[in-house]
Amino acid sequence: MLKQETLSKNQQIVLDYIEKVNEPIKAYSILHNVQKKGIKAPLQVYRALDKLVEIGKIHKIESRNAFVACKNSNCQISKATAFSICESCEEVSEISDSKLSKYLKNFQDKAGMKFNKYNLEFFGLCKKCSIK
Amino acid sequence: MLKQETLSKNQQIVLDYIEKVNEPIKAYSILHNVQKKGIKAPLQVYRALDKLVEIGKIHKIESRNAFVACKNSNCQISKATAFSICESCEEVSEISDSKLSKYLKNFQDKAGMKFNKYNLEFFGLCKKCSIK
DNA sequence: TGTTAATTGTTATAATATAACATTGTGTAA
DNA sequence: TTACACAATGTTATATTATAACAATTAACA
Ligand SMILES: [Zn+2]
Ligand SMILES: [Zn+2]
Ligand SMILES: [Zn+2]
Ligand SMILES: [Zn+2]
Repeated sequence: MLKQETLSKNQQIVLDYIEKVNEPIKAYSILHNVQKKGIKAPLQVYRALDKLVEIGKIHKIESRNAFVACKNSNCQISKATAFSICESCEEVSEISDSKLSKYLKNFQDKAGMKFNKYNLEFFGLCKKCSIK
Repeated sequence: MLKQETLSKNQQIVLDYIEKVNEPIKAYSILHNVQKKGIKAPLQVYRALDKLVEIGKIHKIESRNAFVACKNSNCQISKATAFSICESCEEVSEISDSKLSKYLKNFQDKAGMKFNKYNLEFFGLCKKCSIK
């Protein structure tokens, strides 16, 4: 079977909503907002989220248990992600920095472990919040 | 009031257990294992965990919702953490690499956000699991 | 000693996520 | 086209992770 090219109905509904809100959003908030589209149960949302993460259309912000659409037109299938998170207003941006990603992709730890994936989350104050 | 020098009773019980097991462990597993010491409720564990994270004695592995003792004798009060995680056996090691931490501490994103903290999690196969 | 903050104890509940199982849809190849 | 395999769906129940609210106690210190 060929690699999936089109999203299933539920996957598309969930992705459409995540892309529309354009900021990190939690699974049950998604559920709430797509019930009018016929999605009724948490599992339907979580299954769509799993697939969307797997194919790199969205990422999970682990420290926030939230999901956000990928802005980098796909992050090598979600294997290398970096975010900045404002601890005051909770604004999250996906970092796209080729030097950083190159550095991390090539990072070799002392135990000789070979990595195929990483997730990096920076925390601080965004510009708006730091002048307050 | 001076900065806390000694841990409270519950904090010490929880830390002792985390240091003893020497691998990432989940909050409710901690609860189970310290009940003989008199800790009865989840909140008692979570409060101790919060404090221990805050003072850098332990770290949270965000992608696993698990907690592990700090091996770097304190990571500048837990503001800069990096881990390698084996996706097969779930072994987790704290990475101590001064070049990496220097690189990340000095990283400046394009939006001009100033960071005071980061968490990095690498995923792959540990040596043992990759020869299987 | 009186005052403040930190810590504890306790019950209840919120928020996040998965198990299990039956059913339906879709792509592929004989 | 039919049969197969796999992906996706629907549904109910439950597991796991974490916090709210409030009262009581303990520790630090001026
Ligand atoms: Zn991305
Ligand atoms: Zn902000
Ligand atoms: Zn550490
Ligand atoms: Zn391993």
